[in-house]
Amino acid sequence: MNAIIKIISMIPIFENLPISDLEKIRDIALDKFYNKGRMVFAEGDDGNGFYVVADGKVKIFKVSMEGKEQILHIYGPGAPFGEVAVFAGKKFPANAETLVKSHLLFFPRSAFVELISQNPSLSLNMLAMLSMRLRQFAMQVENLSLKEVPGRLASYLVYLTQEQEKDTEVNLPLSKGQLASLLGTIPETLSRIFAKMGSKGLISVQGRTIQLLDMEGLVDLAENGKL
Amino acid sequence: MNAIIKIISMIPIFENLPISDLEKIRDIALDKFYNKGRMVFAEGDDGNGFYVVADGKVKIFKVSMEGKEQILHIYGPGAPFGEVAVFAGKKFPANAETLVKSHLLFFPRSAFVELISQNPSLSLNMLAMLSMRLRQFAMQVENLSLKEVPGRLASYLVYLTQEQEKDTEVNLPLSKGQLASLLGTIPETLSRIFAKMGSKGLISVQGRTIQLLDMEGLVDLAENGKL
DNA sequence: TGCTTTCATTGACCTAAGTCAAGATGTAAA
DNA sequence: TTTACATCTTGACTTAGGTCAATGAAAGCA
Repeated sequence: MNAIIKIISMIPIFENLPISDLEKIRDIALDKFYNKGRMVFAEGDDGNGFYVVADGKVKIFKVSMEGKEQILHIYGPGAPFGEVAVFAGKKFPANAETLVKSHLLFFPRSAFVELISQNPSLSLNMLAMLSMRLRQFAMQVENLSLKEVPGRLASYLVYLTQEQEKDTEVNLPLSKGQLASLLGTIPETLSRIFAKMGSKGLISVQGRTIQLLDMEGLVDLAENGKL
Repeated sequence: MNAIIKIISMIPIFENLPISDLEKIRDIALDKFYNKGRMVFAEGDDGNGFYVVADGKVKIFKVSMEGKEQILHIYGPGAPFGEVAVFAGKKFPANAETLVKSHLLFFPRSAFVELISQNPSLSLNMLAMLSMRLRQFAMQVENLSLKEVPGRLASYLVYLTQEQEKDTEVNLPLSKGQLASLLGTIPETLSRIFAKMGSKGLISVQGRTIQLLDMEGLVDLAENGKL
């Protein structure tokens, strides 16, 4: 079993597939390597395939006319992106850029569609993945429209504790500027809210490390809003 | 070919399937009828299946602690909803309520998963549907975070012209209160913006009918924001 | 090590849009 | 019709959070 197969077997959408299928998948995959800060594709580009992060980190984002950026997702190892262009229209609906040096696998559209139509468990895995994304999006819309920035930040911190399996401190996997963009705000506002949450004794901030001093308070803020 | 088969054959996710498959689909479908304003399911309910609108109109929405509502989608005939609970987690991620008297088809989870895993074109149709939804969500996030309310309203009006294939007037398929909730704002704000767009000569409002007086201006507002 | 550049914080100010409250208009029922 | 209830509009006010500008801290590089 070679290195690429090993990577492929760790990818959720390729879970529980027999080796023979993994080999077919390897045969259609193309390796791509990117340095930090490289554009993988831009909104509106023709999408003749999709990507999976083998290693590194990629942000998917939209940009407004005035240049403000909204991050839709941050994807790490194992996560596919750009699949929307494969199954629905042919254009990518947003921009993709590497946040660090990254190794991506590219799957050309037609070969992959061929593969999926012959493999029920692959298509069920894919349906599950897309459904999870829809769920995430529903949450993002909820956060943006029904919560204020402090509530969104608290939600994110609570989410990180689960992600990182910690409960007294978490590490921001993003710069604060990027975090602001993910939360639908700007760095100045985020900075003020970090300060305010600090002065209320909820957290204490040292660079990218956040001490969680009052978990209950954070959960309450995430759900009920008022800081 | 009976009535239910006829309805099923018009549903996009069941497009291009042989009659034999349509019959199987009919066999697992359950008819459900709802009056206006009925809850179909609530966020967090166990989702042991999904629905398709045969006739009527359904809104999918979230509600905040303080009672503010954000509409995620409005679905009419042919649209499936609640599929997320079938393919990913088991809980519905949002609430569903009929806006008018509606006829829904319900597809129990296990029978449907069985069906889909035996039918590649059905699963490709489903993947296409979910991908289109992801695209819509990406747009909704973009609208909420990168545009102000006038821009969102203009986008929506432009979208309606395509939907209704008109170019001088459109009909709001929703009450203004519901429209406010769809656009992530409140009725008072929406009302003021209608008034302002009227006084700038972009539109003229008579109840639910909107005359589009300056299409170019609307498109510009939808894209570039400033009213 | 210092230098340059990027990132983060803080203050003063402004504005879009939310809240609260009062009418107005429309619609359905009696 | 008249009443009752929904929906919509308008006004006065408040506020979250964005803008602009200056400064401080960190991080990559020569």
